[in-house]
Amino acid sequence: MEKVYNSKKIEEKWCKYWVDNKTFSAKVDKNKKPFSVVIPPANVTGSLHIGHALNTTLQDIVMRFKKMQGYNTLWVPGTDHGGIATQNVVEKLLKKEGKTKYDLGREKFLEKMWQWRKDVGNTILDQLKMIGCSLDWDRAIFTMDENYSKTVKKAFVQLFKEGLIYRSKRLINWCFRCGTALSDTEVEYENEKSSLWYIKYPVKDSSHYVVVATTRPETIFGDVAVAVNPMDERYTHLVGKILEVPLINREVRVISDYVVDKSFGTGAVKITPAHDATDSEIAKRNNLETKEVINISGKMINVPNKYIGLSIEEARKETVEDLEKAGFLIKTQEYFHSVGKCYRCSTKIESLMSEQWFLNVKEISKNAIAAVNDGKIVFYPNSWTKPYVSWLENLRDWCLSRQIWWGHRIPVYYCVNEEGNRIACTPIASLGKPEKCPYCGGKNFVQDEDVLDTWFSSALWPISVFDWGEDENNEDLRYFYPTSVLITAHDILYLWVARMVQFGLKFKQEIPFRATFIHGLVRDKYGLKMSKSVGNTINPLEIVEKYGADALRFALAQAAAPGKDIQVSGELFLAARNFSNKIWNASRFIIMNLDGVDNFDENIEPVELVDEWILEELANTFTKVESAYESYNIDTAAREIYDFFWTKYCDWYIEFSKIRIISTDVKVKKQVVLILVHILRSTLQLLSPIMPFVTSEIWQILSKNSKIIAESVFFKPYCSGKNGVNAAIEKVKIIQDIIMKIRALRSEMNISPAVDITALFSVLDDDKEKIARENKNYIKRLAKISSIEFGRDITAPKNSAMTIASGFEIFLPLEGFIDISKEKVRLAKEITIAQQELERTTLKLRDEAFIKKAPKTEIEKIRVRLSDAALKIEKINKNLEFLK
RNA sequence: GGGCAGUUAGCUCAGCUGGAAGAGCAUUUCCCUUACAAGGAAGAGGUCGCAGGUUCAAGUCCUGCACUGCCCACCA
Repeated sequence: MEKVYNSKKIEEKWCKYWVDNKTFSAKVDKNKKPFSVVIPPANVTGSLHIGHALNTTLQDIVMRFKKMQGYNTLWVPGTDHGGIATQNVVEKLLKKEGKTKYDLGREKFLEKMWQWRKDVGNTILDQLKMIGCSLDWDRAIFTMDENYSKTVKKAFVQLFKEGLIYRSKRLINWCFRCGTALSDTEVEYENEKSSLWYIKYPVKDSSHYVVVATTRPETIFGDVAVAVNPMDERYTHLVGKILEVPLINREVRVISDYVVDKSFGTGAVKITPAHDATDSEIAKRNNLETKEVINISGKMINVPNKYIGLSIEEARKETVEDLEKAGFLIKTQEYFHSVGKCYRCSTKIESLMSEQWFLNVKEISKNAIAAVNDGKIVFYPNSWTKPYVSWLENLRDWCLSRQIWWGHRIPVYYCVNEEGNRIACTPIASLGKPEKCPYCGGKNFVQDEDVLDTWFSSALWPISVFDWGEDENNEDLRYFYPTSVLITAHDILYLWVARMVQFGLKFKQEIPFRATFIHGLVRDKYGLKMSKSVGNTINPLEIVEKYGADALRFALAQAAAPGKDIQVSGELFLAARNFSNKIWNASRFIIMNLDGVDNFDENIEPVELVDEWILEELANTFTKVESAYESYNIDTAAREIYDFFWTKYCDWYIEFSKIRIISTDVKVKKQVVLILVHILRSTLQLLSPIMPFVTSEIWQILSKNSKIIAESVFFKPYCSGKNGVNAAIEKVKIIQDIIMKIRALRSEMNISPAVDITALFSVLDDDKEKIARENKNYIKRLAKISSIEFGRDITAPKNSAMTIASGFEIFLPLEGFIDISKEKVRLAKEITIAQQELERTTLKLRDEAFIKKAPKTEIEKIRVRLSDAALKIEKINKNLEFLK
């Protein structure tokens, strides 16, 4: 074995092994309980980023843990076609060639898209293999695979036939750059500097006017009213009066509506129903017409000639100038407000009127809320429940159609005449092209040009991966559905998670996953969102290259406190890399000492106190780690294992064990080696979900000495810890205390380990003497002293250093090595600390309320502390006297 | 405007049902001790955001405030 852990070599080997051997492929097995998870499908736009790494690591940890517990685990991989996002990527490539998608035409462009998908679509899956994800690769699915399409079409047609999908012209979110409508959830809001213009609206046949504040002066051409709050006394007398819209002299009425905020601007708002969601609501309530002034190309329409065809920005500039010239502009104010942006390209979103396909979400939302209220869906952490419910409660109908080419084409067909022109006939939703129109008997059809929101197909993910489109009641679906848990980041709670619940309940009458674990986002060391443009991204593959996949996984796992975003920097991974090396080397030490041990599966027999101790610690660790895994507290699990392995097993037990390791008595050596191996193997198991590579490698090496060779670390039945026995732990604390006190003394007195020292132990407690005597050799070795003499009322030898350990006054005779003045200073410092302790505890015990109300055990603890401090002071004082 | 988190060592973060403040990194000193210098030993470093309250006892529970972040909202 190499002295330094070579992650690269070993990880490559195991990656290949797991994939080649289909280690993680799962089939229906009625004798075993299923544990199934579907991966959040990554877009085929690019490669693995640190967020994916976190997400898949957490999932893999859960999967591997469940596998060890004996579940029939299935983790389904896949990728998403990523509608707009992916189309944008390919459009950008075209742009480099100086072309647009229109130069190619729909068919050619789609060919290009598919080529892209073929070239890079599996990159991410390959990278997931590299970080050890235990996915069932044979089941890898893509949201535009043929079978997947079947599910999508079937779902659409069903919703259509039930009347839940309908076509309507209404206010939608439009991205001019992407050239498509977006759902409400696809708009992100950002605060932006803008202006607030105050504009006069003259009252008809009067010299009075109403001042309206607006951020959208160019939309005054679409004004159909001015609204005030019914309770606003400034305007009560004007309600119902006629105003003249500046520049066009349109007559509009002053109306009152409760949503108008008296305190905003002037308390009067212009109503433009065609380009503002609130205005649209007000217009509906007040039966106002809708006047569109911006079309989907972002150009002005239905406006005075001089403005026609202008862009929004141009029109705004012109309008403001004209208003100012005509004396309608009162003032302009700098103003910050949040502006809707396209979540894929950050272009400003415009609200405008457009005919689109919508899904009525009323009923499916109600069911999705009920699933949470009935406890069928549980969020970890629970704080996500409220946002989830409130999102569903306020949900507006889902705009499903997208005016792009890449995606599932909407399975709606229109009858056309011989010339190919649509004829007025009810559109038909159908899995394939209809043969004959049931309404008009026509036989010629054209399919709807639009595609579905990519999230429509994503919402069907848990049923699609099990082929619901082909057979609604197939064996996989019956066995693996509902899936066991969904593990995902919180940024797609609404876009994806809530919709899967809606659709799962709708199409399968059952929730898609029993539990939902929502983790945080990965941020940089300053807490900023990682983005390519800022240049603060951490590439997980570089981490793998540099530190290994295990290190990447451990670092992320350890940092992933439920529900919290995590900040990462290079150092985080360095520490994890060092941990994998520590595991490697501790194992190496044990493997070096396997001579004569040819069977690990003999019963292990603890013969020494330290053996009992480490077994108790192991049992405690098992209990803690197991429940941490079970409750998705992955970070706790990682930390517990780290602490046990490094500070208990390596720093103490292995050091203790060396006495017997170097023993010439084969039997003695064998006994301790068996325990060392047992602890190591147990830890490897505990750790294997988080660090599968290094643990598998060592497990395999060790398995050569085992009669019940397990194929892989995670296939061994999980052993669990006995609990609550801590007798040896308490005793070993005494040994450790003695050792640490002597070490501290040596260190402070600068005594080299080469110096031979006989320590004098002046006994203060008989029970502790017994323990120390029995473990004398361990104390000697770890504290690096040559011999120990026990005695009672020992007076300090000349020129010695002293310390108080649990149950002993310890003297180190250091004639010739010790600086007496230095020792005096040290003891004086010790005594000050002890005196403070004495004061604190004395006061506490004098507190009547404390004595009266605190539990007996607590009082006893304080008493012990007091007497310890008193004893310490007495002994140190005595020694100080002596040093004089 | 509403909601949810967070505020603990120089940095990144743990601290469960309240009983003497923890880890990793960084830092200081010593040590290449035959698993590991990617290591070992010892140390230094915190009035646990602020102000009240409950309690014998509060980092831990309650209230208010401040700051930071996130989400939601009909920010004209």
